[in-house]
Amino acid sequence: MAKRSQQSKVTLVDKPKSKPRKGATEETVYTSIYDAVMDHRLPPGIKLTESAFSDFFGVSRTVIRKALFRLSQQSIVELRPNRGAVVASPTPKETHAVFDARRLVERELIAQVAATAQKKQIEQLRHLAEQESTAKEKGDSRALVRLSGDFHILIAEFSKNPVLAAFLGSLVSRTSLIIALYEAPGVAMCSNHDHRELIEKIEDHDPEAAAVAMVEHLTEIEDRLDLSTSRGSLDLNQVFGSA
Amino acid sequence: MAKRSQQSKVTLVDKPKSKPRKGATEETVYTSIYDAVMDHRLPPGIKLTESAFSDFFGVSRTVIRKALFRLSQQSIVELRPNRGAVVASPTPKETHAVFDARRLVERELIAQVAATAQKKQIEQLRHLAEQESTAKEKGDSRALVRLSGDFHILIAEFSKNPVLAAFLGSLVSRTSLIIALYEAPGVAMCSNHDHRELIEKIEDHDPEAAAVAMVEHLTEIEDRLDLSTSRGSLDLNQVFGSA
DNA sequence: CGCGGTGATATTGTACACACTACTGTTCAC
DNA sequence: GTGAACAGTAGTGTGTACAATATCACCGCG
Repeated sequence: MAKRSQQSKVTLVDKPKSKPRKGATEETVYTSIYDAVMDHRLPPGIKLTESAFSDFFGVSRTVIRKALFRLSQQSIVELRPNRGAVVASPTPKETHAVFDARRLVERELIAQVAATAQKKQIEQLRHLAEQESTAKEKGDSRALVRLSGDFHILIAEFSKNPVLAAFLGSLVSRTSLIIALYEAPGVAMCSNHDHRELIEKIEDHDPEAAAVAMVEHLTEIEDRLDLSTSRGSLDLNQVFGSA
Repeated sequence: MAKRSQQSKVTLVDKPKSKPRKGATEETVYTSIYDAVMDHRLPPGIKLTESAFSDFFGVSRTVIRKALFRLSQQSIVELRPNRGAVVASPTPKETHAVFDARRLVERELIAQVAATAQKKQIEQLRHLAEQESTAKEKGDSRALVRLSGDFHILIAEFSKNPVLAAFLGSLVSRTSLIIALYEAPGVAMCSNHDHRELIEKIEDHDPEAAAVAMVEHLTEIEDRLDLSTSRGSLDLNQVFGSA
């Protein structure tokens, strides 16, 4: 193991001679990989070899497998029997399905929340929106994606339905992966203005308007994606122009 | 299956001296436990000790753990750190959340399917409804629950959204568990007539009517549950009347 | 020159052993 | 007689060794 140059295959993400990060727990491993995927440091399609991670984190393969399995349940990585794990590459089709699902679910959730929201909750949403603004100014696009997702998840948590909220959680993480994959360069993904608008509708206790705004918001994000550039899973037709 | 004594704790479901079922794969274990739970042979709250299953199925605990983990992801079993797995006991609150989620999702799915359904697909639905009738006549309530779930899943598969379909799959399995728990004795759970009605609306290509019928259908099932009898997770207030 | 087969290597799947934690029942002090 | 500390036991968490499987390079044949 140790040094690796450009080889696009496996080996790890950190500096070549790095000491094993001892004391890593399963949660550590999970979030590390999760973050790396969201950050595009582990691009879609890349092989995630268990022993490489095991060496790197200084834990046994058992722990790695557990983390990879959890990630596969979230559709963040794909687990192919006897052939190991790779970072998932959502297809345009899947992407559309995810956004459709989000429109359906979030329309409902935000309407519920708009009907019942309390001052304290609205405060929390505002606080997140603030943080988003800061991240945007700093150009920290990683934090921005994360916070943007958190905003939607927070709304879900305010709803009365933990089942839908959990489902939305998985949709949001898939969306993060999608954005990492298809984000049109130089385009902010979740306009902060939209989120503030959503907060207003919630504050007005106007479920209808909130629902409409949410659907528009999601559609806007989807439209802003550049699905033509299939980074990840290399498509030879794409690499060499197809006739 | 044969005799198994009354002892309410762990130990397995089969006869005491049974030979290990060799050649069991992870899938075997998963579906065996799944079936047993749906059948109420493994009642909610019961402890699922890894070594017991490992002995019984003749595989290592590794395989058992994997199956249990998958089941926990489906909310069929609950995994408590350092304390093992138990069969989940959905609370009335959870139950309502699951049905709310189903109404939201299935309303959408059936509307889509009603708009686009082809003859062949309607055939398949009819075929399932037939099987349901048969199971009902035979009083095979286990098959009935299974088939009834399959009906809803089939509709989901006909929709254009695999993401929602997968989510519905997990909701249906949770519903099966709920029905096993709260089913009012002697009451059929998914009236076959409802399903035939749904097929008609689909055949008429009437998305609105189909959606309405679906929501009513689900509400009917929910209303038919007896949430007061909390079989499973014993509540002492319930056991000795609370003052 | 390409194609299919064969052996070497890398990686995943499974079993097992041991460490650690939670639980049960007992004893001892108050 | 009650409660807390303690020890014994059962059961889970993790590391590791080995078996099964896929991948890759090489070689011979057409």
